[in-house]
Amino acid sequence: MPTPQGKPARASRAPRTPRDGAGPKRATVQEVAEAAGVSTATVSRVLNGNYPVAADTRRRVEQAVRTLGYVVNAQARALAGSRTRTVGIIVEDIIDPFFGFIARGVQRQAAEDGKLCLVCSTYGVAGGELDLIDSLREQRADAVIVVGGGVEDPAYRRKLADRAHALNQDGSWLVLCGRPPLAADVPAGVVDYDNTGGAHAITDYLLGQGHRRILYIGGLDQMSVHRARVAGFRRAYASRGLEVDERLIQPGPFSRRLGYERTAQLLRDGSAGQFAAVFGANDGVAVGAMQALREAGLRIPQDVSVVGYDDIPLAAEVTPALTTVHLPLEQMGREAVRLAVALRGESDGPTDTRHVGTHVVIRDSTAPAPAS
Amino acid sequence: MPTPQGKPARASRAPRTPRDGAGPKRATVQEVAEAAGVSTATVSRVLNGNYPVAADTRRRVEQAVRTLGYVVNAQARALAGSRTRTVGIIVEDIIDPFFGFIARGVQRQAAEDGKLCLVCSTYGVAGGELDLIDSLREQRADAVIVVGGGVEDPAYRRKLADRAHALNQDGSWLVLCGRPPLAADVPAGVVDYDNTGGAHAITDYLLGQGHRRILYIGGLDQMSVHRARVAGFRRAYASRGLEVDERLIQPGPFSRRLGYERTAQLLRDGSAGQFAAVFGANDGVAVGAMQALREAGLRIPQDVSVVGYDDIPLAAEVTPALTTVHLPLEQMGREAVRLAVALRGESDGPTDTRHVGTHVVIRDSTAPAPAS
DNA sequence: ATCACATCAGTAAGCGATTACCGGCCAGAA
DNA sequence: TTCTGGCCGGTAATCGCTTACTGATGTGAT
Repeated sequence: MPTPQGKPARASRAPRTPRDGAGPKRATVQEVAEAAGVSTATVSRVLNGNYPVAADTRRRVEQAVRTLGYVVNAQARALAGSRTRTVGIIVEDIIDPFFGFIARGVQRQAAEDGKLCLVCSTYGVAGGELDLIDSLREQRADAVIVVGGGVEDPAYRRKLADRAHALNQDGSWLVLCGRPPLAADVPAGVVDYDNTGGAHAITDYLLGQGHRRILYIGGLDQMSVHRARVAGFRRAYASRGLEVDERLIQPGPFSRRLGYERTAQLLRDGSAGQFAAVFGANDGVAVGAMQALREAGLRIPQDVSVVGYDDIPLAAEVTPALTTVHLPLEQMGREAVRLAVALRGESDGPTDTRHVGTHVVIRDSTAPAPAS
Repeated sequence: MPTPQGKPARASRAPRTPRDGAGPKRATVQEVAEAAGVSTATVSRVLNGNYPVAADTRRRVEQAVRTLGYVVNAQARALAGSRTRTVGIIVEDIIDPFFGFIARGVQRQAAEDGKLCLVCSTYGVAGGELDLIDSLREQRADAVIVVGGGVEDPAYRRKLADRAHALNQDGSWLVLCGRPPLAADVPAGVVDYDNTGGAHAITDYLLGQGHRRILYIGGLDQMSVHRARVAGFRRAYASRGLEVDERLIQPGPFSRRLGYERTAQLLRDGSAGQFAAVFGANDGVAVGAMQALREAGLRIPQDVSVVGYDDIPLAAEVTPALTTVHLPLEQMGREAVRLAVALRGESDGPTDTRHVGTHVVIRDSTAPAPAS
């Protein structure tokens, strides 16, 4: 009778058979080792090339690998080692060129570093980032890059900071891309550009052209990016001793539609008074505004000048080509990965911030105001 | 002396210390089990909810999980279980809306199924897909979705077929999206649309409008998508008993630039004779052509009608809005994931193909030919 | 000939889950 | 009261790889 007394059973058992339907399982280091007549340690060393192995032995192992069609199991490797060679990136929507280019940069740099990219999208769901970070933490991504936007809500920022600490304890890092730092004591990398400066520069350019009444469209009040751009807009006026007409600041979600509708509406009901130029908070908004202006019979730039922000390809393709602030989006993505890689190893350092440069690109959608 | 004779050492050793710098490691099932006073098996059961656990026990475990801030280790889970809850997708370039929308569909469906998405890009590198599939095989992605294009080279197709078999042996599946099947005996799912039919439909529409000389621009000869579209183009002529002027078929890489330059050139040197309409192999090509036509002083659609293919948002946004063939891109991405999920489990079945419908969307870039 | 070093290989202890089996307990049946 | 199940929970074997230690060998120095 199979009834051991006292301590529970401990005798040998029928071997488990986990894989049921699968055919011939794929080769393991074990099998490669046998085929090459060496130990698994040696196989691993040949595979990773991080330990001296005699040329002849190496050859035998490589031969066995080829013969068996061996492919390493990344999960097992990650479990035994301490990295997954994976980076996670969280964007709002991959279709939006702003996020798309950054994601592309992240991906390219990751590929060059031999890493794979886990791409996640929030589709604008509030707090979506939080859950996605948790998922990426489960996956033990070597780094998690969160792109764009950034809500200013303190409670939310605290939750994000908690995630940053958690990731840091796991030995990986949170990197904010296109978003200001959370706080000085939060372990997170930051790759950002100077929104205030960019908005200031392009606004100043318009003011320099003689325009005084500039309509600013777009950006949600709780977004840090928006706040910074509006701040730059105001500062440009202030530094010339001019006043901003508050009615000309029209927030809203970044979108082409917003640019179109808001412009058309203001043109129609005149509730904000006249305006000689439009500053779209991003290129999409600006293009939408251009369409509304054109439909209203206004010429660009003769009657109204228009500028955007970001410099996505669309800006150069529309007619007239859009004057805008150039952002090195792809470069930022790459930088984010590099920063994450550099940070790895350093445990629990403070926030490390890198700024990328921006500049105004003057095209055909702007012209000097007619002499009054 | 620690010098056992005969057989190599086998006595106890100083415990290894793999994690060097890292601070307090993150909690494991082991620790949760101890905290809750149960076994790891029970913890796992509570976590996965796939085995009955007494309500009280469950509560204790959940409490422990919360207290310790436990997060499951996906790698360990994947190693012990047999799935990674991950799908890989290979596109040419995420910035291209064609790929972008499909990727978005894949991602959304994957997210709904509780999976994460590994996004890889080839950037047009020949054979890039092959290496990427290998990487995804290392990662043991539950499914690998390859999007678009598709080279007709037999040797290449054979290599792809090998990968499909390998993936299938691993217990996962290769799914081709927007590309025809490889061969009947290759275990791969396919989600495709009817290129020939779509091209036929829109060409027929133009012919029905009275246009006879239609310039077809775009598509590389070795791409299956291109071949199918051209086939539809020819068939439309054939079914009306008309002849195609071969000089009007102008292949080239799908791009806005191609549409622009090729059109401008033909307009200039007249080497292909006159044409009354332009069929861009995709919307980008068509938009490029529109620009060239406009710069040549031709009116659209009064002087020349223009049509595209894919129906990316750009098609509806340009002026005049582009008549094109609508492809349910995002839907296709979703379908690809669903197919992969459905396929999983079935071992080594034959190719399973699903077709999605397409239809012509008539906008403002086309008009009847003037009565001659 | 002896010894201190390099060099290269092997042993086996984890990494952190999942899950096949086994068995304790308790209620209702006989 | 003794059995027969149904519920639950524990034990421990794996999954496939990396790597700290230990050992065996060959070499030049002494």
